[in-house]
Formats: sequence, structure tokens, C-alpha cells
Amino acid sequence: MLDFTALKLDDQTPIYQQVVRYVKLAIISGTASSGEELPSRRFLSALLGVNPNTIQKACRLMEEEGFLQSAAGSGSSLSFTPEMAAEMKRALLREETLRYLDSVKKMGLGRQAVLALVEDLWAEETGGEER
Amino acid sequence: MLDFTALKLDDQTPIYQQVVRYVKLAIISGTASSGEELPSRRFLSALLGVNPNTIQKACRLMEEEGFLQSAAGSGSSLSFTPEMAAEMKRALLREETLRYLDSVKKMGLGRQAVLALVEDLWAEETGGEER
DNA sequence: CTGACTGTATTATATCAGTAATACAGTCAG
DNA sequence: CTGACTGTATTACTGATATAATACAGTCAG
Repeated sequence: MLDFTALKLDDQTPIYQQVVRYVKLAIISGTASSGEELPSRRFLSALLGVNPNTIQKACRLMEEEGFLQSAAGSGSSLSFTPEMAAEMKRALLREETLRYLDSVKKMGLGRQAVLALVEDLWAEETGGEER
Repeated sequence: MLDFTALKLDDQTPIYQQVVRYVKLAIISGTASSGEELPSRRFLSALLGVNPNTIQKACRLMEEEGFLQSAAGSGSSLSFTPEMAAEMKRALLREETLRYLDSVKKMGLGRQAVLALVEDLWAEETGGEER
């Protein structure tokens, strides 16, 4: 059963998008496995303090993307191949990195400056666990 | 006179936020200098193909942030000190980098993997001009 | 079978971003 | 002074996000 207690909602992005992203990150990082169940829509909406329709919208999107299967009475569960997970990771990493690089370039930074900045803030952020 | 022809609008973010960001990036990168004039709100809205009220909202925000001065009849012009520009750059770089690093960490990447990814996509993106 | 859960669908309302169409007041060149 | 520009303000409309309150149908343990 996928855990949603770690999902912190911000009010800058549509909630349904944040929910989809949270599930995708769980798949990408290996936290969630294919076949794993999601809490019911009603339970999830109560847990997150949002409307059931908002969760329903997130679930509909994930079904359309092909990694969630739902059936009345049986609940909803993840369903994806390792290839789908790998492609999901590749696409999301590429997209976010290109957006970030485009942004810092517009601020006038060069390659070395970005690398230095990333190293600096990497250490600062979460106590710098080496990997 | 600040040039807005290079501003490409996307439909994922509120337009007024994109306009503010564009002006900030011009200040940060040194493209714009204090005292420089902005095109009139009507001209700008026509150029970007958006509503005058949207531009008005962007201008109001920039006034509240303290780097734009407006007066009826005289137009709007930038007004900032070198210290304000430096602080703007520092804050924006820090914010965007931390957001990016948080995201890639959630996807399971480590320090080395991020640095490698940034180097790879840096070269790919704009033909890789060294700096 | 019954009841309590599941997903699904519908209608109404509120808020916000953006559009649209005006109106008004300050500045300044002619 | 006049007119054409400037910023500023107001009202009305649309679409998307989210809320709220239901209603209906499928599943399954007791």
C-alpha cells in the first residue's frame, strides 16, 4: 500500500498534478512496485484534506498514462513494466535538468559556475549524505 | 528601452509571473540597467498578444518589489541599486537550484550522478559554449 | 443476502488567471 | 491649449482548479 503521508502539498501547482508527480517519483525511485495498491480515493482525499474529485482527476490521468489500473469494488493499483519506469525516469530527469540549465544560463552562469553551485548546495541541503 | 521580443510565453505559468521573471533575468544578467525604460503597458500587451490588465498586474508586482517606478504620462522605468541586483541573483539562483536538487534526490540520484547529468545536458543544450 | 467498502458520475458554487471594453487622470510635445 | 500619449481603475465574461453534496454501480467479507 503506497504511503502518502510524506506528500506535502504546496499551493503553487494544481493538487492533482502534485499527486501524479508524487506517485511517479515513487515509481522512479523504486519506492513503489508494480502491483502495489493505492489507498482508496475517499481515504486519500481525507488524508490530504482535499476534495475526492481532485483525487479522482489525478487517478484518471494516471490511468490514461497507463501505470494505474482501477475497478469498482477492487480499488486501484499500480501496473508498469521496468521499461516504463526507466523511460519515465529518463524523461522527467531530462526535462527538469534542461529547464534548470536554461534558467541559470539566462542568469549569466557558465558551465563551471553551475557545477560549483550544485556542489555547494548539494552539501548544504540535506546534510550531504555522500552516494 | 528594454526589449521584450525575446520573451516566449508558455502556458504552464501565469503570464504576469513570466513577465516579472523576464525583467528580473534581464537585471540579473546585466542586460538591463537602472533607469532604463519599459515599453508602455499598451504597447507591451499588443506585442505579447495578451491583455493590458495582465501587464498591469506584472508592473504592480515589480513596483511592490521595489525595482520599477511608474508615473502617469511619464511611463515606467527600472530603478535598482547594484546591491539589489546582486541579492536578486543570489536569491533566485539559490531557490531554483535547491528546488532542482530536491527533485533529483527524490528520483534517487546521488551527487556524482547529478554532476554528470548536468555536464551531459549542458553540452547538448545550446551547442555548449564554454565559459 | 446484506452491508460496507470500492470506483465513477453529476450538478452547483467559489476563486483566480486572463480577456475584453471602457473610463479617467497625469504628462508633454506641437 | 490641444491632442496624443502615459499609467490607473472598473465592470463583465470565460475557463480551469477546487470544493461540496449527492447518487449509482461493482466487489467482497460477514
